Amino acid sequence: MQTLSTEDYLKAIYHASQSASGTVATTSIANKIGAKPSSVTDMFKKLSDQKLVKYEKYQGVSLTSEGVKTALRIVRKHRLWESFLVSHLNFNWDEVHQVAEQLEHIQSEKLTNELERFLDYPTHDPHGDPIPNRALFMKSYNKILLTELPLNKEGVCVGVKDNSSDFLRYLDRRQIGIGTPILVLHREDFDQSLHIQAGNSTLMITQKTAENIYIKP
Amino acid sequence: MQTLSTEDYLKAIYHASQSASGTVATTSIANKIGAKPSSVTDMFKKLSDQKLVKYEKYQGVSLTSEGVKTALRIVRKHRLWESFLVSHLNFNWDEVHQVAEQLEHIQSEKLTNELERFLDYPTHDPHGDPIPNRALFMKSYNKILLTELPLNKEGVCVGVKDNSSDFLRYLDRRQIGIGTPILVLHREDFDQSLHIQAGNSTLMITQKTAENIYIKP
DNA sequence: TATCAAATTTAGATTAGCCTAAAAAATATT
DNA sequence: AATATTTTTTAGGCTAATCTAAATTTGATA
Ligand SMILES: [Mn+2]
Ligand SMILES: [Mn+2]
Ligand SMILES: [Mn+2]
Ligand SMILES: [Mn+2]
Repeated sequence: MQTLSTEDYLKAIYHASQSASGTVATTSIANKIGAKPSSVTDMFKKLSDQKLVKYEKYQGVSLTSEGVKTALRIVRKHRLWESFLVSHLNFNWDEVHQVAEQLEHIQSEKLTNELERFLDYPTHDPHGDPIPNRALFMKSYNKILLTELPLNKEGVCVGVKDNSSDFLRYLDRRQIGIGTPILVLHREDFDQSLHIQAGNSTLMITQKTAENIYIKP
Repeated sequence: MQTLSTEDYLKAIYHASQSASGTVATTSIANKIGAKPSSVTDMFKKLSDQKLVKYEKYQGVSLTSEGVKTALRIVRKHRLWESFLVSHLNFNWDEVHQVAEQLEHIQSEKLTNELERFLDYPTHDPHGDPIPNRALFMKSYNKILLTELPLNKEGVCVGVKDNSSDFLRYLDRRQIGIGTPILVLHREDFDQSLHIQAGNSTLMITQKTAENIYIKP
């Protein structure tokens, strides 16, 4: 049985090892968790004692298969709760993360599985991230960044890379959301900004915005 | 902002002061919480520093009005979650307490209020206990114990005093639940056992059972 | 390759929440 | 009223999770 804190560490390590390959560095977890590197080192040792991570001094950590399972169980709960908050409790997609950060630690398999059934087995959360099923398996469609979508090729927004409130509310104002059809009309060579058609409206977005939007071509 | 532990203490003190009047003793909280009296003393001091209880050495504690409010906020969440688990997630009334014990600590006013709306403003939880509304006000109907119901007077089961799984499952087997109409056919002078009509069936129950069932006459 | 800067770990401390054992106060019993 | 019992508090300790400051190691740079 994990504590709330160890669960957050495992999840952070899991996410970090998704983006960067190889081992995960102390500092990167310190930044994610909001703790000092020395605290992270302490926790790495504890997780290593519990055989949830492989840890070698000065060499970072990687999750063991048991560690991955534990992390995925948290991710599963996090994303199911986020889905519930949006679909039934009138939360906007930029408000759910903080609450799900707490709900993900509730320990009851029955609760998780019944919630999944109640939501009718959703495969993706409100941000387009895949939800691990009961067997902790998740399949995400192959998606590209909007920066990589060729000119005049139809695509659909299926996710976001940046989950910050600021970015999500910005997309709300631009009327871009999961499911919005996107077409790149023009790519400006000078600054890589894009003229796109999003749904019905035509608008300009910066490169920074484009590289935080996932597209299914 | 309270910790999980202080919230559980405040709730325990609140419940204890409902039954017994006056101040609440160290030992009674120790038993409810499952901690040693010395730990309870420590916590009483902390709560007193935060002005959530009035505490005098050797004299027990009583909640301040701020303490009552905090306790009621937890009770509100606890009972709303219990209601949700039973009404939408296929939990039986004997399974909800443990999970609600965790869910009651989730901090999000919006979550609580939206949950209440989603459940359509329930007034009572699955055990018949009243749910404080947003203003922390709750009204319970006047109810009596089944032991006090006069012979041949129609009553309805509106709650239980003992919330243990054992008792609740026993009632399930006897087909007694919230809303079941009850009629006392005979009271045995020897041991105060009752012959009752519960719904369609006639059955015998002990005094101990009867004094854990609330009836609206 | 020697040196320096950055990353990481160690050492030592703090806080919350718990414990046991012993002391003190309150209450019950002779 | 004196004594015995029960309740409560104090004293001192432990663990998890954090911190700061001081080593130590790594790896980049000259
Ligand atoms: Mn979390
Ligand atoms: Mn998400
Ligand atoms: Mn609780
Ligand atoms: Mn209840």
